[in-house]
Amino acid sequence: MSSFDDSPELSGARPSLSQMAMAARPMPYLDGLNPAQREAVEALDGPVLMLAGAGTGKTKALTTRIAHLLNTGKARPNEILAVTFTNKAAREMKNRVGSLLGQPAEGMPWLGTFHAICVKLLRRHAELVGLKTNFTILDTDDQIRLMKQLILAENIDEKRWPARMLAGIIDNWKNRAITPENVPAADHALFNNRGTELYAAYQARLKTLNAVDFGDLLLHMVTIFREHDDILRQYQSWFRYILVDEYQDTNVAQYLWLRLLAQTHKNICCVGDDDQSIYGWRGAEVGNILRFEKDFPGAKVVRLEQNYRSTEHILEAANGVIRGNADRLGKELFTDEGQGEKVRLIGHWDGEEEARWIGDEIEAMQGGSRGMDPKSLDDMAILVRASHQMRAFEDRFLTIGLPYRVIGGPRFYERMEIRDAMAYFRLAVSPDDDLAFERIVNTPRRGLGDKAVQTIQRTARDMGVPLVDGAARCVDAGTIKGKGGKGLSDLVQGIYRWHSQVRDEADTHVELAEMILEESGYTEMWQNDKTPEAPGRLENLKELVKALEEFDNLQGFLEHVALIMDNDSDEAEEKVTIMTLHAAKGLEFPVIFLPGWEDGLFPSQRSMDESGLKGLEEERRLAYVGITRAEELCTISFAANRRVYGQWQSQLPSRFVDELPEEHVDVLTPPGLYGGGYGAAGMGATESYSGGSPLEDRAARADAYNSPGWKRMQTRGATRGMASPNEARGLTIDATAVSAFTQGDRVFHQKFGYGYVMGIEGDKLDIEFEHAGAKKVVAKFIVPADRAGDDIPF
DNA sequence: GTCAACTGCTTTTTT
DNA sequence: AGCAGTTGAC
Repeated sequence: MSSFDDSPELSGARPSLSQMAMAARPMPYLDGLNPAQREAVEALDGPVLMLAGAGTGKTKALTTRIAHLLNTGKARPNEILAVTFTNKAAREMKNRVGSLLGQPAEGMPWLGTFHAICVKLLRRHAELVGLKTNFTILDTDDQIRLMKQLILAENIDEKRWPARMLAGIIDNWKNRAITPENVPAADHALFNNRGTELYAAYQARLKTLNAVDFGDLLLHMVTIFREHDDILRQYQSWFRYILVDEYQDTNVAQYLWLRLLAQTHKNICCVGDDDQSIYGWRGAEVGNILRFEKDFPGAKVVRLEQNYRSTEHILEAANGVIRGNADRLGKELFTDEGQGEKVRLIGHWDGEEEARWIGDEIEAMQGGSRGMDPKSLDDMAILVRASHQMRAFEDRFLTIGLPYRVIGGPRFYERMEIRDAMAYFRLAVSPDDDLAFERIVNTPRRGLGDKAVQTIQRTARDMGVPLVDGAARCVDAGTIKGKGGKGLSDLVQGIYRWHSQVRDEADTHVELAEMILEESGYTEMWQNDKTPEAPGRLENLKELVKALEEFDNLQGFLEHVALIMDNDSDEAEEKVTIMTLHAAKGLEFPVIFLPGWEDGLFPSQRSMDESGLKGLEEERRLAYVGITRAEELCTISFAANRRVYGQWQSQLPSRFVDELPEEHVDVLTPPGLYGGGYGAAGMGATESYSGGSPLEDRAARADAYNSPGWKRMQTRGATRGMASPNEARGLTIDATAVSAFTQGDRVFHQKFGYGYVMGIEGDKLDIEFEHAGAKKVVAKFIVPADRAGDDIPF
């Protein structure tokens, strides 16, 4: 255990950081703040809600506030509790406080993520919830495997009641600080009426394993605070000042935890933006931020509305969209950085063309175009709603050789090979880690299948010992023989041997780790694997071992990894970034592309189906987050046709497109797509896109789009084309359009030709086209075959 | 016990 | 269409 100077139990000597800080009377750090920021920084006492819009200098205000607290001697570094959601945010805060004070903020032991801080607290009080102080932290994968076992043991049909679902339900409860004892009656029916029972079983199992999952970290602390007043009071008085970043993302458990801790001093400053709350689906409660003034009477509310990131057109477009939300505290961003470029809007024929166009644009901007300075690829990002949209861009960029990086996807520590290796390390540190044992018993293949594993489990359970010991007995007793017996024997002996080596510290932990991977046959397994990803996996294993070097021992490493799932690789090469809108929160780029603005895709149909208006509002906030990422240029696009789950579907522009304030938007949509009167010319326009050199083509297009007459026409055309589906769209489905058709009708579609209606699904028709095959098409774009020659319907 | 065909699902994701 | 997870054949 480290020093005690961060401990509320003992108040140690006054740390030098605050001495130094207090000695420094002047407050130069206040000079660089605007009035709102300054207000937020200087209101040190009492509850404060800092409503910080995108790009308004929130982190600056937050870190300056900490510096100010220290500088004025209001609190010592270890009396400030500062919580963030991500390690990245915590790191950044630490760095910036450090540079404000002119020295590293080492003395801030309570600046960290909710989870990291809770681990620290829980290790001190583990026994109060029946755990040992060295409990392990399970990740999602472990959780699911555990629940699967429980479900199997209960003879529940895993097909109908999958472990993932149970994990979701339990997670949900934990997010709301609900223990098995107080599951609300309304939730009793969940998971085939067995949810509560399985939740209790799961918690019991975790206790025997001396393990917790992520949700437990908070839940256990809330439980401890609730049941042990003395402990709660210690911390309440110890933490004189509390700061919370991204308050709009807090869930109920986090909220309760904070509220309990803030009770004595009531010096809690929550920073957040209700307009950027996009994590409702994983338990975040926008309500927490909306309710702040009620929760903390007398709270001071400061709005940070001056934006230093984007130009005016971009901000106004974002403001316009977010205005469509009813549940807001209200905030309007402004800037004095000038108007800048309007938000560009363009429709495409299909997703491929959209990717092609964006690729061309990126290449052009690299060379400098539209009077803009040449841009680095690092300055450009494509933000999508769902990760499957990335594929089209990856395909396209691969073919034109445009370097890109994808953010998101499986994290380093989530990769199979890393988790396997970690399981071996876990066993070396604690051979009784049954979950780790199960994970690797037969990896690499040792000839141990389900039956052998069951035998081991039974033996271990009967003897009341961990699985390794049970396995040892199986080998000795000859219950598991042959190839499997030999393999198991080697593994068990290996684990015992590695464990004693960890204890004896005979070798460095890095050497030991290498040895474990070698002796277990794990490295060999991948060397013999000839799938294309094998070399990469070996590379990752090397990286893992390298990461070990930064720690004193294996234990320290395992401890760290449980909470850090970071993977910020800093590559030297310039690349365009492709990521989801969610992943982009908090980031900014000069040039942003927002493709796929089509109803159903964005806003996501599923979100609306599952959460109705609330879901739609969250999607709208996502749109707001997307637009406000852009500093100089923001391009929104949509496609008329897109392949969805392998089937072509015709798409309607997103309702958010209609919500963009016209005066801040430049419409680039080529004729015939949604504009009226061009009919087949639409396809002509499409063809011309792919022809010719991209550069000339684009130059020609740019000219055409910039002619005033063209723009006017497009604006009209686009407005009509986009607005009209809106009328029929209503809240649910386009009943009128659909009712015009019945199954078996012969119909006509402008691009796909003649076909027959095979089925009707909402406002979409399943049509078997004579030449184009089966497709789903929005009814709006279909006419009865006998009217094919009449007016084009759009 | 292992490997290939088959089925069903498919938003967002940190710790 | 693509993938993961599971069933069924060797």
